[in-house]
Amino acid sequence: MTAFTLGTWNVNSLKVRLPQVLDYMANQTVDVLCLQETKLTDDAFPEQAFIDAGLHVSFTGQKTYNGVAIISRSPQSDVLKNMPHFEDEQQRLISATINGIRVICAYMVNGQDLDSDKFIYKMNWLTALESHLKTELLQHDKLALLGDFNIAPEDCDVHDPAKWIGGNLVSPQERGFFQAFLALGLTDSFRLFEQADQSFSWWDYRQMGFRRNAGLRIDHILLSNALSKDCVRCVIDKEPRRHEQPSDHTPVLATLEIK
DNA sequence: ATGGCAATCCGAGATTGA
Repeated sequence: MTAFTLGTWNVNSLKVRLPQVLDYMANQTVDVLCLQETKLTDDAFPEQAFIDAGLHVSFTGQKTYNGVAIISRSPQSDVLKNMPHFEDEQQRLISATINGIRVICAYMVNGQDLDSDKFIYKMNWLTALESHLKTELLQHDKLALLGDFNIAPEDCDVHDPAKWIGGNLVSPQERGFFQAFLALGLTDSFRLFEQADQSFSWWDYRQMGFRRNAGLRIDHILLSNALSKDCVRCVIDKEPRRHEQPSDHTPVLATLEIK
């Protein structure tokens, strides 16, 4: 039996957080780490820093916004950027096969407000993802979808549900997509295990959100049945959020025991 | 109720995030 840990972390600028990410890979037992909001064009991506650390990396990015990457200890194959059937200039999805696992790293759309054009884009993007996942699941028994979903699936994933009711990140439309992903045969690995109440993965920088634990659980690791049966642990690692100059998100980790 | 923080960019205040 060997332990294999998958992680996801919205770093809110890899330029700023590169030392923290390298440190995390050096000090933690994470085998695959999915990053979101790298905010770097591909020519500016610090690929060599990861290679020098003995790591494998794939990435797709753009200026200022979005951008995703997958870092791994083992080699990656069949790297796919974006979704083949969804034209999108925003760089929000990257997939790679690592140790026989299809890893899909997603930075899902924020949506801003239910009345906004961005919310329409969010609905379209999620529709495309659902369709894309169906295709990927046909080809890959072992599939993990990790990332910043920008969806808090249940009221217990929200620090103050009454204040957020019906709004962006918690609307029935968005939660419907989360349930649709589960209906494809994926499992929310965090909810496989007993967890503390008020467990969150993101806290607002403002008003001491982290200290007040005024947060949301919007970063998730969904596993196909072939993986969830071997999942022995899923945790939110709050340590990086306590660092100097932290991202507003903190890593979520899922560990598999592979025979 | 509003804005509050952080990161980005043709470089000061606007935009975005969640």
